[in-house]
Amino acid sequence: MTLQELKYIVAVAEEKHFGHAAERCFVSQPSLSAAIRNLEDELGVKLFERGKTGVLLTDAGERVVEQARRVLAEAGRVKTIAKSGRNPLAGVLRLGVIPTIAPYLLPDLVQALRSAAPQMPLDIEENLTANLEALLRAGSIDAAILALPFDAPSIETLTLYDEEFQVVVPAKHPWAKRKSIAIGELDPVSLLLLPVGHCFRNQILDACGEFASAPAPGRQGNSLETLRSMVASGLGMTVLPVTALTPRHAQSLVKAVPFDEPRPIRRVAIAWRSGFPRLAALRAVADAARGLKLPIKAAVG
Amino acid sequence: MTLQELKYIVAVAEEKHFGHAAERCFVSQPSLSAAIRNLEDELGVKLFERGKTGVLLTDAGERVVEQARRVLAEAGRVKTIAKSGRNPLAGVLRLGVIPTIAPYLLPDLVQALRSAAPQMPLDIEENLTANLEALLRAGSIDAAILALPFDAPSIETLTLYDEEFQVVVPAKHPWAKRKSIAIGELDPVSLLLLPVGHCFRNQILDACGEFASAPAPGRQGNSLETLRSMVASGLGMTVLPVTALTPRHAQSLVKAVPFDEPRPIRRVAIAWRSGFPRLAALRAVADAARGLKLPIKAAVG
DNA sequence: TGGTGGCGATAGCCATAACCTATCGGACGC
DNA sequence: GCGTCCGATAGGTTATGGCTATCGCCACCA
Repeated sequence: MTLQELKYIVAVAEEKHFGHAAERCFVSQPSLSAAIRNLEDELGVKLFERGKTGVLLTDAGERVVEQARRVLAEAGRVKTIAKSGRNPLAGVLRLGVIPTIAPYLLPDLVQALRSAAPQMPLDIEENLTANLEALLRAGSIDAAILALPFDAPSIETLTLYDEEFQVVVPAKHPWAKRKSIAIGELDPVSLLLLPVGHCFRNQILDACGEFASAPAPGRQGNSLETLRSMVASGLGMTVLPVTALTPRHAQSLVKAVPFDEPRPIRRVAIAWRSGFPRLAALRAVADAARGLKLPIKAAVG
Repeated sequence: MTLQELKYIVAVAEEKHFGHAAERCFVSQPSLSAAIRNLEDELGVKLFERGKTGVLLTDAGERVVEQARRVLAEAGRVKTIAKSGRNPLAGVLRLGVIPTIAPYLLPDLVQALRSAAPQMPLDIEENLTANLEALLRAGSIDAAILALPFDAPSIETLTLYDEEFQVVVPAKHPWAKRKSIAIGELDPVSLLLLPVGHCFRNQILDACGEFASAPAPGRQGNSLETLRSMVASGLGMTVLPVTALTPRHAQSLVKAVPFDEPRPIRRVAIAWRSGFPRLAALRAVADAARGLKLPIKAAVG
């Protein structure tokens, strides 16, 4: 049974004439006759009564043609659905973002994408890098925005931007008036960090060279905002990425001070499975992120 | 787009593995790959993301496959419907019957068919021969039971039985005691007939040789039962087929008397469009009619 | 009654496409 | 590195679907 054959029987049922039906299907009359004969043989039922007084539908033919119409209608919807899915900038994009980026990038990014790709809503999954990798491999998300280095097999990445780190101290801390601070000056005892698992934590530790001992549990905050609050409360100092230090997040109780040159940075990228077919969607995300008015150094290419 | 291709993408979507899907579809893996590539090209959408970590459905693929399942389900129902229509003894048989046969044949015929072809209900159309022919040609009925001769192009007939005619007179009429009556003795003045259009009327007139003048309108009855009543009322005499003269219809006020040999008869047949595909159904009707316990001489073959 | 025209079926040929086997190429894992 | 797995590619063969030409049947008509 073929969709073609079903089209043919519907045409014959409507035209009640093999020749006219063949014309309508853009085939010769013998081709159509043969196809219908095939179908009748396969189904084991005569669908048409070929008489001198035109073509009549048998009782079975009536019902089969009716069902054939239904099949063809459903088949037509396949094409419609495919067409609607043809635009890579249409349809939900499931995007993972690490927690130290999401709250600072997404508000602006979502808004920028709303005009750049209005038919592409974002489905955001905020999670740690390791979890995002698993979700990405499993196909549960389409792409992830995270910090490099991120090496995983069958995963490709594109750098979005670099952002520097700054020391955040209480407003009344002696360092608050400093122009810059050397990495070596940081004291592990007073440094507040995110819990293990956050890549941002590791990046700071890497930048500073490993400290002798891990910070005590009490010296951890579960989010950058928690860390900022802890600093404001005088519990110590921390290091934050500058996207977390825009005027929007400024508060009088803390002060951010740059590092000495060369200032430590993190490189933010978008990652996807190699072979992911909607590269244009990722391109749109990347372009949107790079064009944001944030204290970042956008990558090119 | 092919039903085959749709089967393939559903298989791949379920197996998430081209090789296994191919095996399930009883084709080689390259064949399946090529078919899917074809479909993707035709639809203009990548349906699957071929990755090292197995095969993933794209967003569009998800929706297309879902729709493909629907198409295949509907296509499957075509076969089911065809199968249910494969038995020629199943499904309504639309049967036309002339008014001078219907009331005497159908009660027994319907009952006989109920056991011979229990899945074949009859849809009865009672009408004059000329109208039945039109309905038959138009395909509004499948077959007709009527009296021969019935010559029409593209129509075939099969004789069911012969039945003789008898003279019906009031019980107190002098002829009521006769053993038989010669055709020539009939008097057009006292003969009650059906209206013009009934073949039975013509058959009587033919058997008697044309009378000089047509009977007056008052000497007509619209059905054989009306004619019988008119005879009982003493309005005259008539001629009826013997199937209308079984004990079931006997009444003491009239008496039926045979004709002299050779007795006039009518030949009852079933007619259908040449090419009508459910000949077995007609055969069942014919066999049922011939086997009835009626005062008929059943035809053979 | 023989001719004519309409219609679906048949015959015979051809091109395409569908399928097969064999092989490739990339990627992962030991 | 080397083997293995998996989908893609290459090349050849078959079968399917399509075409033209023609047939056979029947109704209609002169």
